[in-house]
Amino acid sequence: MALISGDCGINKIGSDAMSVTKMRNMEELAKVSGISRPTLSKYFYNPESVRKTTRGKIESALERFDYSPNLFAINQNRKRNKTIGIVVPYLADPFFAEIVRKIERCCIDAGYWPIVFSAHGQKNLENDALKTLAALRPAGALIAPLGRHSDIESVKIFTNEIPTVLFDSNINVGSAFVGLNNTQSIDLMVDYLCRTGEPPCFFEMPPVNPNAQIRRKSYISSMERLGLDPDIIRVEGSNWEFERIGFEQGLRLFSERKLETDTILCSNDRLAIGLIAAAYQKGLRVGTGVGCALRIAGHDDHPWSQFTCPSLTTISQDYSAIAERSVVTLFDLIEDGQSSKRCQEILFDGYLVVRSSA
Amino acid sequence: MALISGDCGINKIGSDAMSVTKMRNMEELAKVSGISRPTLSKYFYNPESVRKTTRGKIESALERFDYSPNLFAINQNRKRNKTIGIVVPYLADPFFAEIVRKIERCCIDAGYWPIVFSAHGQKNLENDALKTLAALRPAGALIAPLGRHSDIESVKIFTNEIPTVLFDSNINVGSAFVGLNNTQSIDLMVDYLCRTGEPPCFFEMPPVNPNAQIRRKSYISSMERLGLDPDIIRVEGSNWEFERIGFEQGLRLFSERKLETDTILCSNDRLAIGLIAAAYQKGLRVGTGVGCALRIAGHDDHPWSQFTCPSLTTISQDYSAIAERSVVTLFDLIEDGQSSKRCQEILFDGYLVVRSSA
DNA sequence: ACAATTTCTTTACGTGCGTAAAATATTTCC
DNA sequence: GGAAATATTTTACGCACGTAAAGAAATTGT
Repeated sequence: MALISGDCGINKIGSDAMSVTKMRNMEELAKVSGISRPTLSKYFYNPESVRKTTRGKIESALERFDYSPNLFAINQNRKRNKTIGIVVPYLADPFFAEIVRKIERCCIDAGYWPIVFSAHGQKNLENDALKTLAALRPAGALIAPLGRHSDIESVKIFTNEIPTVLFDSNINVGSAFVGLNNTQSIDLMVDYLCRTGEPPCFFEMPPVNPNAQIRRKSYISSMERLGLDPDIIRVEGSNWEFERIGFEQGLRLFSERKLETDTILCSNDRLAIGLIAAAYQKGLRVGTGVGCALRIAGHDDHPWSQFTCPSLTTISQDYSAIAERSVVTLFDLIEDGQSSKRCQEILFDGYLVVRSSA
Repeated sequence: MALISGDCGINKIGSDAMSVTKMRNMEELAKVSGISRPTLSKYFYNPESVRKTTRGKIESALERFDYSPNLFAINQNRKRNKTIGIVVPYLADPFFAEIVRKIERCCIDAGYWPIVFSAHGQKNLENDALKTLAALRPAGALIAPLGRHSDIESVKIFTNEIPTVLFDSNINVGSAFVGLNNTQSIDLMVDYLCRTGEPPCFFEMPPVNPNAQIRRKSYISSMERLGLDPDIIRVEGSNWEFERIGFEQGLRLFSERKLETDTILCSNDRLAIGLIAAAYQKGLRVGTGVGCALRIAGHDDHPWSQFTCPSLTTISQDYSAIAERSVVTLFDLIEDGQSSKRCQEILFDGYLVVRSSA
């Protein structure tokens, strides 16, 4: 099975990478650079904080000697350390991958050091991540909880110690929440679908988090406001393999031919991706044109929803805005020193992205 | 834009989460538990290493007092610290998300602490990640380099200090590489496509890493071995938005109608996903059945390649095997203390996954 | 050129833990 | 029950840095 080949020949010992000698610690660098250790410490905290001539000396020494401060020692000793923990339920979900990317950038730009943890959809891993993170005594944390499967008590204990902002999924813990206004967004989509064709039924996502519940409820009230009967397709399973669930449930649905409408609103895009695959397999043409049997809409503007066949009509979340606002809120919290104890909820409106599927 | 609502009311101070008092450090825990600090230190390194009665006392104290050792202090002081750095070029790519997940698990099971960095497709971010990682003085590192855009010199310097195993993309640095045997896998696919229909042209991926080159070369030699003319569709751009590239290039391709074959082998699945979307938009039916205008095959067995329309015929990489082998190789390296200096290359065979697209 | 200001050096202590050695306590074995 | 083996405590030092205070040096303004 595995093929092992030898020497790929790239170990020139004594290459230029070796020409700068390695410093073991700041003390050594202080000796060879002629700059005192406290000044070096100050420089590494913020290079602008030392005089220009001194900075020059330090930086020229840095070219001749290989040194970088030990991150563990730094973070152990700083009064306020610069670590920010980020915990997401499922990093293999591009939605989270994207939002984490943006959050990381915000943190780095503000001089913080983000560390990412993924719960991989599992409660015990989320707990592990929280424990590890707490052991890092971070300045703050940004957590998108698993939701229903979260160990609420653990999260609560965590938030008692560390300034925390929740995002994406609100389990009512911590000092702030930043997320999407699901009520508004579902309402928007239901309105659009009703205006342009048959009223939608609602393809539920597994109730893994509060968003699932909120979206279902919003669908019901939107339909009722329009004087229509809600029609919900319930879903089995409670894992995060949404595409698979959408696909399998879709196959069954289309085989049984019990749909009372030609329009399906999915609770999220990943479900819709699976559903579209099922429709394709069953020979059902999805879209709004002539000869289309079905309209399918999603929710979230998943990075790849523009590449489904047909491209997916969905609700867009402003990733950047949510990421930025989460980070700003956290920094406020860190600086205020927990003064604003009341839990605020910051919700962004979603907007409609009309593509070809509905 | 943003909607802020007040108090969501969940701050019951003095809840049971508060009933255990927080220990500031091991010293305090030693006092209240009646166990000496060195013994506690030993316990936290390995609970099995202390006598059962002592363990009992410690664990009962742990229930009454909230304490977890400071990870920064631990890692600063341990001779061999337990950190493993993982660097990938693009975490929002589910291929990397998946393989990172598996690697993380292997590390945790072995008692190590994995820390993940993503270069987000950018050279400077890869360098930053490497710098940060080096500052953590990890026991070892698993790196999937950006490839062509990697700063080879930086990676080389890194590998001089830290035991490193490369995976996925080989830039001939470090002590070992674990990856897929692209030559074998492309050969397998070309064979299959020629056996079942027209010989394929090759839809190149942007030359971001050595895999791109190897796959192209393999395609050429496979075709030549079969006595056929290679036909390569070159691609512009050098970013990691493969779906977009596949889609846009596909639209152009299908408009110009210059294809000399009805079979397209894509250098990776993400490209194929974009290409299928383009074909769909142009009304070209993809697949092997009657009425199909086009066959499209991919490479990598991307987690979602089973949900394309039609589902994607591709080459499967054994994620688990690559992950496990990488980790095992790294642990060998760490324990050997760099003794086996020669650079070994471990390649796994890919296998064919026939679905509906080709 | 002088005082005022800023920056740097020296000195010294703190952080939370690992780790080693010697002394003491506990358990195990016969 | 006593010796041997094992485990724990005590004591002490090390790690790589942050940080504070006091005095020396360099820079600035006039």
